[in-house]
Amino acid sequence: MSPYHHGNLRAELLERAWEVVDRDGLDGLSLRGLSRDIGVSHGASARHFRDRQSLLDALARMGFERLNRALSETAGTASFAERLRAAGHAYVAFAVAHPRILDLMYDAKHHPSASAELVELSHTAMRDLVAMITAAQEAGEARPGDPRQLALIVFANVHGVATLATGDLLDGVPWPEAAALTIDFAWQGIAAVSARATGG
Amino acid sequence: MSPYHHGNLRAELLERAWEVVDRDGLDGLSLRGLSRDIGVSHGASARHFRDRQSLLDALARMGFERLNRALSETAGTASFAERLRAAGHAYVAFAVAHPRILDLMYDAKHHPSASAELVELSHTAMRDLVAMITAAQEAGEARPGDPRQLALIVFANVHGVATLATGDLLDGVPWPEAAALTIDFAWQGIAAVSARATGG
DNA sequence: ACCTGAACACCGTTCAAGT
DNA sequence: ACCTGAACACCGTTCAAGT
Repeated sequence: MSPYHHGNLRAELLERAWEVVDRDGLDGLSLRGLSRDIGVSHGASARHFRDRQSLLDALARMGFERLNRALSETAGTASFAERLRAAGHAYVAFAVAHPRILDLMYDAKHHPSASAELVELSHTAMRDLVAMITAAQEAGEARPGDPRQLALIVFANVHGVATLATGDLLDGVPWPEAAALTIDFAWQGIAAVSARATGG
Repeated sequence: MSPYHHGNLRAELLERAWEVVDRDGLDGLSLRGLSRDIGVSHGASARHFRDRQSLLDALARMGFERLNRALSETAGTASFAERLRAAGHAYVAFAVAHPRILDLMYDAKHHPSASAELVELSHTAMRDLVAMITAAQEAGEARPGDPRQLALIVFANVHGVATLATGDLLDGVPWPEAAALTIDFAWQGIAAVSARATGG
Protein backbone atom coordinates (compact mmCIF):
# COMPACT_ATOMS: atom_id res chain seq x y z
CA MET A 1 0.00 0.00 0.00
CA SER A 2 2.92 2.33 0.60
CA PRO A 3 3.76 4.12 -2.65
CA TYR A 4 7.37 2.98 -2.41
CA HIS A 5 8.75 -0.50 -2.21
CA HIS A 6 10.32 -1.66 0.98
CA GLY A 7 13.87 -2.43 -0.03
CA ASN A 8 13.91 -6.06 -1.06
CA LEU A 9 12.80 -5.48 -4.62
CA ARG A 10 15.98 -7.07 -5.94
CA ALA A 11 15.30 -10.33 -4.14
CA GLU A 12 11.67 -10.27 -5.16
CA LEU A 13 12.55 -9.73 -8.82
CA LEU A 14 14.92 -12.69 -8.72
CA GLU A 15 12.49 -14.99 -6.95
CA ARG A 16 9.67 -14.13 -9.33
CA ALA A 17 11.95 -14.42 -12.35
CA TRP A 18 13.04 -17.89 -11.21
CA GLU A 19 9.42 -18.99 -11.06
CA VAL A 20 8.59 -17.56 -14.48
CA VAL A 21 11.60 -19.11 -16.21
CA ASP A 22 11.04 -22.41 -14.44
CA ARG A 23 7.45 -22.50 -15.64
CA ASP A 24 7.45 -20.78 -19.03
CA GLY A 25 11.08 -20.64 -20.07
CA LEU A 26 13.07 -17.59 -21.05
CA ASP A 27 10.49 -16.60 -23.69
CA GLY A 28 7.98 -15.90 -20.94
CA LEU A 29 10.24 -13.51 -19.08
CA SER A 30 10.13 -9.76 -19.56
CA LEU A 31 11.28 -7.04 -17.22
CA ARG A 32 8.06 -5.15 -17.74
CA GLY A 33 5.94 -8.20 -17.03
CA LEU A 34 7.98 -8.91 -13.94
CA SER A 35 7.47 -5.37 -12.67
CA ARG A 36 3.75 -5.62 -13.42
CA ASP A 37 3.45 -8.83 -11.41
CA ILE A 38 5.29 -7.39 -8.45
CA GLY A 39 3.49 -4.08 -8.62
CA VAL A 40 6.26 -1.59 -9.32
CA SER A 41 6.81 0.68 -12.27
CA HIS A 42 8.48 -0.80 -15.32
CA GLY A 43 11.68 1.16 -14.80
CA ALA A 44 12.20 0.11 -11.21
CA SER A 45 14.35 -2.91 -11.98
CA ALA A 46 17.04 -0.68 -13.48
CA ARG A 47 18.15 0.33 -9.98
CA HIS A 48 19.05 -3.29 -9.22
CA PHE A 49 20.03 -4.73 -12.59
CA ARG A 50 21.88 -2.78 -15.26
CA ASP A 51 19.96 -4.58 -17.97
CA ARG A 52 18.06 -7.76 -18.73
CA GLN A 53 21.22 -9.82 -19.16
CA SER A 54 22.41 -8.69 -15.75
CA LEU A 55 19.25 -10.12 -14.18
CA LEU A 56 19.75 -13.36 -16.08
CA ASP A 57 23.33 -13.47 -14.82
CA ALA A 58 22.11 -13.15 -11.24
CA LEU A 59 19.50 -15.82 -11.91
CA ALA A 60 22.18 -18.15 -13.27
CA ARG A 61 24.27 -17.51 -10.15
CA MET A 62 21.27 -18.49 -8.03
CA GLY A 63 20.99 -21.67 -10.05
CA PHE A 64 24.61 -22.68 -9.59
CA GLU A 65 24.43 -21.84 -5.89
CA ARG A 66 21.45 -24.14 -5.43
CA LEU A 67 22.97 -26.87 -7.58
CA ASN A 68 26.29 -26.65 -5.78
CA ARG A 69 24.53 -26.80 -2.43
CA ALA A 70 22.59 -29.89 -3.49
CA LEU A 71 25.84 -31.47 -4.62
CA SER A 72 27.77 -30.62 -1.47
CA GLU A 73 24.97 -32.04 0.66
CA THR A 74 25.78 -35.46 -0.77
CA ALA A 75 29.33 -35.31 0.57
CA GLY A 76 28.84 -37.63 3.54
CA THR A 77 31.18 -40.22 4.93
CA ALA A 78 30.07 -42.97 2.55
CA SER A 79 32.36 -44.74 0.08
CA PHE A 80 33.53 -42.90 -3.00
CA ALA A 81 31.30 -44.99 -5.23
CA GLU A 82 28.26 -44.10 -3.13
CA ARG A 83 29.15 -40.42 -2.94
CA LEU A 84 29.60 -40.32 -6.69
CA ARG A 85 26.26 -41.99 -7.18
CA ALA A 86 24.56 -39.55 -4.82
CA ALA A 87 26.19 -36.52 -6.42
CA GLY A 88 25.36 -37.69 -9.92
CA HIS A 89 21.80 -38.39 -8.90
CA ALA A 90 21.53 -34.91 -7.37
CA TYR A 91 22.86 -33.30 -10.54
CA VAL A 92 20.43 -35.10 -12.81
CA ALA A 93 17.59 -34.50 -10.36
CA PHE A 94 18.26 -30.77 -10.52
CA ALA A 95 18.38 -30.89 -14.30
CA VAL A 96 15.06 -32.75 -14.49
CA ALA A 97 13.38 -30.49 -11.92
CA HIS A 98 14.64 -27.23 -13.49
CA PRO A 99 15.53 -27.87 -17.13
CA ARG A 100 14.93 -24.28 -18.27
CA ILE A 101 16.95 -22.90 -15.39
CA LEU A 102 19.84 -25.22 -16.22
CA ASP A 103 19.71 -24.06 -19.83
CA LEU A 104 19.72 -20.47 -18.66
CA MET A 105 22.67 -21.17 -16.34
CA TYR A 106 24.88 -22.41 -19.16
CA ASP A 107 23.59 -19.79 -21.60
CA ALA A 108 24.39 -16.94 -19.20
CA LYS A 109 27.80 -18.42 -18.53
CA HIS A 110 28.53 -18.37 -22.27
CA HIS A 111 27.46 -14.75 -22.61
CA PRO A 112 30.26 -12.23 -23.25
CA SER A 113 29.09 -10.16 -20.28
CA ALA A 114 29.11 -13.11 -17.88
CA SER A 115 30.19 -12.04 -14.39
CA ALA A 116 33.33 -13.43 -12.76
CA GLU A 117 31.19 -14.80 -9.92
CA LEU A 118 29.06 -16.77 -12.37
CA VAL A 119 32.09 -18.28 -14.09
CA GLU A 120 33.54 -19.13 -10.70
CA LEU A 121 30.33 -20.79 -9.48
CA SER A 122 30.07 -22.80 -12.67
CA HIS A 123 33.50 -24.33 -12.08
CA THR A 124 32.91 -25.34 -8.47
CA ALA A 125 31.37 -28.73 -9.17
CA MET A 126 34.21 -29.71 -11.48
CA ARG A 127 36.83 -28.63 -8.94
CA ASP A 128 35.13 -30.56 -6.15
CA LEU A 129 34.99 -33.61 -8.37
CA VAL A 130 38.71 -33.40 -9.10
CA ALA A 131 39.39 -33.12 -5.36
CA MET A 132 37.19 -36.11 -4.65
CA ILE A 133 38.91 -38.25 -7.25
CA THR A 134 42.32 -37.19 -5.98
CA ALA A 135 41.27 -38.33 -2.51
CA ALA A 136 40.01 -41.61 -3.94
CA GLN A 137 43.35 -42.14 -5.64
CA GLU A 138 45.23 -41.47 -2.42
CA ALA A 139 42.98 -43.98 -0.68
CA GLY A 140 43.81 -46.52 -3.36
CA GLU A 141 40.20 -46.74 -4.53
CA ALA A 142 40.66 -45.03 -7.89
CA ARG A 143 43.17 -45.94 -10.54
CA PRO A 144 46.14 -43.62 -11.00
CA GLY A 145 46.24 -41.00 -13.75
CA ASP A 146 45.52 -37.29 -14.19
CA PRO A 147 42.56 -36.69 -11.87
CA ARG A 148 41.32 -33.90 -14.14
CA GLN A 149 40.98 -36.37 -16.98
CA LEU A 150 39.08 -38.82 -14.80
CA ALA A 151 36.87 -36.00 -13.51
CA LEU A 152 36.23 -34.94 -17.08
CA ILE A 153 34.97 -38.39 -17.93
CA VAL A 154 32.67 -38.54 -14.92
CA PHE A 155 31.36 -35.03 -15.52
CA ALA A 156 30.74 -35.74 -19.18
CA ASN A 157 28.76 -38.83 -18.22
CA VAL A 158 26.65 -37.05 -15.63
CA HIS A 159 26.00 -33.91 -17.63
CA GLY A 160 25.37 -35.97 -20.73
CA VAL A 161 22.73 -38.13 -19.10
CA ALA A 162 21.15 -35.00 -17.64
CA THR A 163 20.85 -33.56 -21.13
CA LEU A 164 19.42 -36.79 -22.45
CA ALA A 165 16.90 -36.85 -19.62
CA THR A 166 15.68 -33.28 -20.17
CA GLY A 167 15.87 -33.78 -23.95
CA ASP A 168 13.50 -36.72 -23.87
CA LEU A 169 16.09 -39.04 -25.36
CA LEU A 170 15.94 -41.68 -22.64
CA ASP A 171 13.44 -43.66 -24.67
CA GLY A 172 11.25 -44.57 -21.72
CA VAL A 173 14.03 -45.45 -19.31
CA PRO A 174 13.31 -43.68 -15.98
CA TRP A 175 15.98 -41.06 -15.38
CA PRO A 176 17.14 -42.35 -11.97
CA GLU A 177 17.88 -45.66 -13.64
CA ALA A 178 19.71 -44.06 -16.54
CA ALA A 179 21.65 -41.86 -14.14
CA ALA A 180 22.65 -44.78 -11.90
CA LEU A 181 23.61 -46.82 -14.94
CA THR A 182 25.80 -44.09 -16.38
CA ILE A 183 27.45 -43.18 -13.11
CA ASP A 184 28.18 -46.78 -12.16
CA PHE A 185 29.59 -47.27 -15.63
CA ALA A 186 31.88 -44.29 -15.15
CA TRP A 187 32.92 -45.46 -11.71
CA GLN A 188 33.79 -48.92 -12.95
CA GLY A 189 36.11 -47.28 -15.43
CA ILE A 190 37.95 -45.12 -12.92
CA ALA A 191 37.92 -47.46 -9.91
CA ALA A 192 41.12 -49.25 -8.98
CA VAL A 193 41.28 -52.86 -10.14
CA SER A 194 41.06 -54.18 -6.59
CA ALA A 195 37.95 -52.07 -5.94
CA ARG A 196 36.46 -53.04 -9.26
CA ALA A 197 36.50 -56.72 -8.26
CA THR A 198 34.44 -55.99 -5.15
CA GLY A 199 31.87 -53.89 -7.05
CA GLY A 200 28.40 -55.24 -7.92
CA MET B 1 16.75 -4.35 -58.71
CA SER B 2 13.43 -5.97 -59.49
CA PRO B 3 10.85 -4.76 -56.95
CA TYR B 4 9.95 -8.33 -56.05
CA HIS B 5 12.11 -11.10 -54.74
CA HIS B 6 12.85 -14.03 -56.98
CA GLY B 7 11.40 -16.92 -55.07
CA ASN B 8 14.16 -18.25 -52.85
CA LEU B 9 13.57 -15.83 -50.01
CA ARG B 10 12.91 -18.70 -47.63
CA ALA B 11 16.31 -20.27 -48.29
CA GLU B 12 18.00 -16.89 -48.08
CA LEU B 13 16.38 -16.12 -44.75
CA LEU B 14 17.56 -19.43 -43.36
CA GLU B 15 21.09 -19.10 -44.65
CA ARG B 16 21.44 -15.56 -43.34
CA ALA B 17 19.87 -16.53 -40.00
CA TRP B 18 22.35 -19.40 -39.64
CA GLU B 19 25.23 -16.98 -40.10
CA VAL B 20 23.86 -14.46 -37.64
CA VAL B 21 23.16 -17.04 -34.92
CA ASP B 22 26.51 -18.71 -35.52
CA ARG B 23 28.30 -15.38 -35.09
CA ASP B 24 26.22 -13.43 -32.57
CA GLY B 25 23.95 -15.97 -30.96
CA LEU B 26 20.19 -15.87 -30.71
CA ASP B 27 20.25 -12.40 -29.14
CA GLY B 28 21.56 -10.97 -32.40
CA LEU B 29 18.73 -12.38 -34.49
CA SER B 30 15.60 -10.42 -35.34
CA LEU B 31 13.22 -10.94 -38.21
CA ARG B 32 13.27 -7.24 -39.01
CA GLY B 33 17.06 -7.14 -39.02
CA LEU B 34 17.15 -10.21 -41.22
CA SER B 35 14.76 -8.62 -43.71
CA ARG B 36 16.80 -5.42 -43.67
CA ASP B 37 20.01 -7.33 -44.45
CA ILE B 38 18.42 -9.22 -47.31
CA GLY B 39 16.61 -6.19 -48.67
CA VAL B 40 12.96 -7.09 -48.32
CA SER B 41 10.22 -5.46 -46.28
CA HIS B 42 9.93 -6.48 -42.65
CA GLY B 43 6.72 -8.40 -43.17
CA ALA B 44 8.01 -10.53 -46.02
CA SER B 45 9.18 -13.40 -43.83
CA ALA B 46 5.62 -14.08 -42.70
CA ARG B 47 4.86 -15.76 -46.04
CA HIS B 48 7.51 -18.39 -45.34
CA PHE B 49 7.51 -18.67 -41.55
CA ARG B 50 4.42 -18.39 -39.42
CA ASP B 51 6.39 -16.68 -36.68
CA ARG B 52 9.87 -16.30 -35.26
CA GLN B 53 9.78 -19.68 -33.54
CA SER B 54 8.88 -21.32 -36.83
CA LEU B 55 12.04 -19.92 -38.40
CA LEU B 56 14.08 -21.15 -35.43
CA ASP B 57 12.48 -24.57 -35.84
CA ALA B 58 13.57 -24.68 -39.48
CA LEU B 59 17.04 -23.51 -38.45
CA ALA B 60 17.26 -26.30 -35.90
CA ARG B 61 16.21 -28.79 -38.56
CA MET B 62 19.03 -27.53 -40.76
CA GLY B 63 21.40 -28.05 -37.87
CA PHE B 64 20.35 -31.63 -37.23
CA GLU B 65 20.48 -32.38 -40.96
CA ARG B 66 24.06 -31.15 -41.17
CA LEU B 67 25.06 -32.90 -37.96
CA ASN B 68 23.44 -36.15 -39.05
CA ARG B 69 25.17 -35.93 -42.41
CA ALA B 70 28.54 -35.41 -40.74
CA LEU B 71 27.87 -38.39 -38.52
CA SER B 72 26.72 -40.67 -41.33
CA GLU B 73 29.82 -39.78 -43.35
CA THR B 74 31.90 -41.51 -40.70
CA ALA B 75 30.11 -44.83 -41.29
CA GLY B 76 32.87 -46.51 -43.31
CA THR B 77 34.00 -50.09 -43.22
CA ALA B 78 36.38 -49.60 -40.31
CA SER B 79 36.13 -51.42 -36.99
CA PHE B 80 33.39 -50.48 -34.56
CA ALA B 81 35.88 -48.82 -32.24
CA GLU B 82 37.20 -46.65 -35.08
CA ARG B 83 33.72 -45.76 -36.34
CA LEU B 84 32.67 -44.79 -32.84
CA ARG B 85 35.76 -42.64 -32.47
CA ALA B 86 35.13 -40.96 -35.81
CA ALA B 87 31.45 -40.34 -35.08
CA GLY B 88 32.19 -38.99 -31.61
CA HIS B 89 34.88 -36.75 -33.02
CA ALA B 90 32.47 -35.47 -35.66
CA TYR B 91 29.81 -34.73 -33.04
CA VAL B 92 32.17 -32.76 -30.81
CA ALA B 93 33.69 -31.02 -33.84
CA PHE B 94 30.23 -29.81 -34.85
CA ALA B 95 29.55 -28.64 -31.30
CA VAL B 96 32.81 -26.72 -31.13
CA ALA B 97 32.35 -25.20 -34.59
CA HIS B 98 28.71 -24.19 -34.03
CA PRO B 99 28.05 -23.96 -30.30
CA ARG B 100 25.20 -21.43 -30.60
CA ILE B 101 23.55 -23.45 -33.34
CA LEU B 102 23.74 -26.59 -31.21
CA ASP B 103 22.16 -24.71 -28.31
CA LEU B 104 19.43 -23.49 -30.63
CA MET B 105 18.87 -27.02 -31.93
CA TYR B 106 18.14 -28.41 -28.50
CA ASP B 107 16.22 -25.32 -27.41
CA ALA B 108 13.92 -25.50 -30.43
CA LYS B 109 13.42 -29.21 -29.87
CA HIS B 110 12.26 -28.50 -26.31
CA HIS B 111 9.80 -25.85 -27.45
CA PRO B 112 6.11 -26.78 -27.19
CA SER B 113 5.61 -25.91 -30.85
CA ALA B 114 8.49 -28.11 -32.04
CA SER B 115 7.70 -29.70 -35.41
CA ALA B 116 7.45 -33.46 -35.80
CA GLU B 117 10.28 -33.30 -38.35
CA LEU B 118 12.57 -31.62 -35.85
CA VAL B 119 11.85 -34.19 -33.16
CA GLU B 120 12.42 -36.95 -35.71
CA LEU B 121 15.74 -35.49 -36.88
CA SER B 122 16.92 -35.10 -33.30
CA HIS B 123 16.43 -38.82 -32.66
CA THR B 124 18.27 -40.03 -35.73
CA ALA B 125 21.74 -40.08 -34.22
CA MET B 126 20.57 -42.06 -31.22
CA ARG B 127 18.77 -44.59 -33.39
CA ASP B 128 21.80 -45.05 -35.63
CA LEU B 129 23.94 -45.56 -32.56
CA VAL B 130 21.62 -48.26 -31.24
CA ALA B 131 21.75 -49.99 -34.63
CA MET B 132 25.53 -49.79 -34.68
CA ILE B 133 25.84 -51.27 -31.22
CA THR B 134 23.40 -54.03 -32.08
CA ALA B 135 25.56 -54.88 -35.08
CA ALA B 136 28.67 -54.87 -32.88
CA GLN B 137 26.96 -57.25 -30.48
CA GLU B 138 26.03 -59.60 -33.31
CA ALA B 139 29.64 -59.52 -34.48
CA GLY B 140 30.74 -60.43 -30.98
CA GLU B 141 32.65 -57.16 -30.54
CA ALA B 142 30.34 -55.58 -27.97
CA ARG B 143 29.24 -57.15 -24.72
CA PRO B 144 25.64 -58.36 -24.50
CA GLY B 145 22.92 -56.28 -22.87
CA ASP B 146 20.16 -53.87 -23.88
CA PRO B 147 21.72 -51.96 -26.80
CA ARG B 148 19.65 -48.90 -25.92
CA GLN B 149 21.31 -48.75 -22.52
CA LEU B 150 24.76 -49.06 -24.05
CA ALA B 151 23.89 -46.43 -26.65
CA LEU B 152 22.68 -44.18 -23.87
CA ILE B 153 26.02 -44.41 -22.14
CA VAL B 154 27.97 -43.66 -25.30
CA PHE B 155 25.69 -40.75 -26.22
CA ALA B 156 25.90 -39.31 -22.73
CA ASN B 157 29.68 -39.43 -22.94
CA VAL B 158 29.87 -37.78 -26.34
CA HIS B 159 27.25 -35.12 -25.72
CA GLY B 160 28.68 -34.48 -22.28
CA VAL B 161 32.20 -33.87 -23.54
CA ALA B 162 30.76 -31.65 -26.28
CA THR B 163 29.06 -29.54 -23.63
CA LEU B 164 32.23 -29.38 -21.58
CA ALA B 165 34.19 -28.32 -24.66
CA THR B 166 31.83 -25.50 -25.61
CA GLY B 167 31.40 -24.57 -21.95
CA ASP B 168 35.11 -24.01 -21.46
CA LEU B 169 35.33 -26.67 -18.78
CA LEU B 170 38.08 -28.71 -20.40
CA ASP B 171 40.67 -26.87 -18.33
CA GLY B 172 43.17 -26.51 -21.15
CA VAL B 173 42.86 -30.02 -22.52
CA PRO B 174 42.42 -29.78 -26.32
CA TRP B 175 38.97 -30.97 -27.27
CA PRO B 176 40.06 -33.69 -29.72
CA GLU B 177 42.05 -35.24 -26.91
CA ALA B 178 39.18 -35.00 -24.44
CA ALA B 179 36.79 -36.42 -27.02
CA ALA B 180 39.08 -39.34 -27.88
CA LEU B 181 39.64 -40.01 -24.19
CA THR B 182 35.95 -40.06 -23.38
CA ILE B 183 34.94 -42.13 -26.37
CA ASP B 184 37.68 -44.70 -25.87
CA PHE B 185 36.65 -44.88 -22.23
CA ALA B 186 33.06 -45.55 -23.26
CA TRP B 187 34.12 -48.13 -25.81
CA GLN B 188 36.25 -50.00 -23.30
CA GLY B 189 33.17 -50.30 -21.15
CA ILE B 190 30.89 -51.68 -23.83
CA ALA B 191 33.41 -53.75 -25.80
CA ALA B 192 33.36 -57.53 -25.41
CA VAL B 193 36.01 -58.90 -23.07
CA SER B 194 37.91 -60.51 -25.93
CA ALA B 195 37.95 -57.24 -27.85
CA ARG B 196 38.93 -55.32 -24.74
CA ALA B 197 42.12 -57.35 -24.42
CA THR B 198 43.22 -56.36 -27.91
CA GLY B 199 42.49 -52.65 -27.39
CA GLY B 200 45.26 -50.05 -26.75
C1' DA C 1 1.70 -16.52 -55.17
C1' DC C 2 4.55 -13.18 -53.29
C1' DC C 3 5.85 -8.83 -51.34
C1' DT C 4 4.84 -3.91 -49.38
C1' DG C 5 3.92 -0.71 -45.81
C1' DA C 6 0.96 0.98 -42.27
C1' DA C 7 -0.83 -0.32 -37.84
C1' DC C 8 -0.85 -2.39 -33.28
C1' DA C 9 0.74 -4.07 -29.00
C1' DC C 10 4.56 -5.14 -26.93
C1' DC C 11 9.58 -4.75 -25.48
C1' DG C 12 14.39 -2.83 -23.02
C1' DT C 13 16.60 1.24 -21.70
C1' DT C 14 17.22 5.98 -20.27
C1' DC C 15 16.39 9.88 -17.45
C1' DA C 16 14.31 13.93 -15.34
C1' DA C 17 11.35 14.29 -11.62
C1' DG C 18 9.40 13.04 -7.40
C1' DT C 19 9.68 11.18 -2.12
C1' DA D 1 18.71 5.73 -1.97
C1' DC D 2 14.80 4.30 -4.28
C1' DC D 3 10.93 4.52 -7.32
C1' DT D 4 7.79 6.88 -11.01
C1' DG D 5 6.35 7.86 -15.58
C1' DA D 6 7.24 9.83 -19.99
C1' DA D 7 10.14 9.20 -23.95
C1' DC D 8 12.75 6.69 -27.44
C1' DA D 9 14.12 3.17 -30.50
C1' DC D 10 13.37 -1.19 -31.27
C1' DC D 11 10.63 -5.65 -31.75
C1' DG D 12 6.97 -9.58 -33.72
C1' DT D 13 2.68 -10.00 -35.90
C1' DT D 14 -1.28 -8.87 -38.74
C1' DC D 15 -3.49 -7.39 -42.83
C1' DA D 16 -5.30 -4.61 -46.58
C1' DA D 17 -3.27 -3.29 -50.68
C1' DG D 18 -0.40 -3.70 -54.57
C1' DT D 19 2.02 -6.62 -58.68
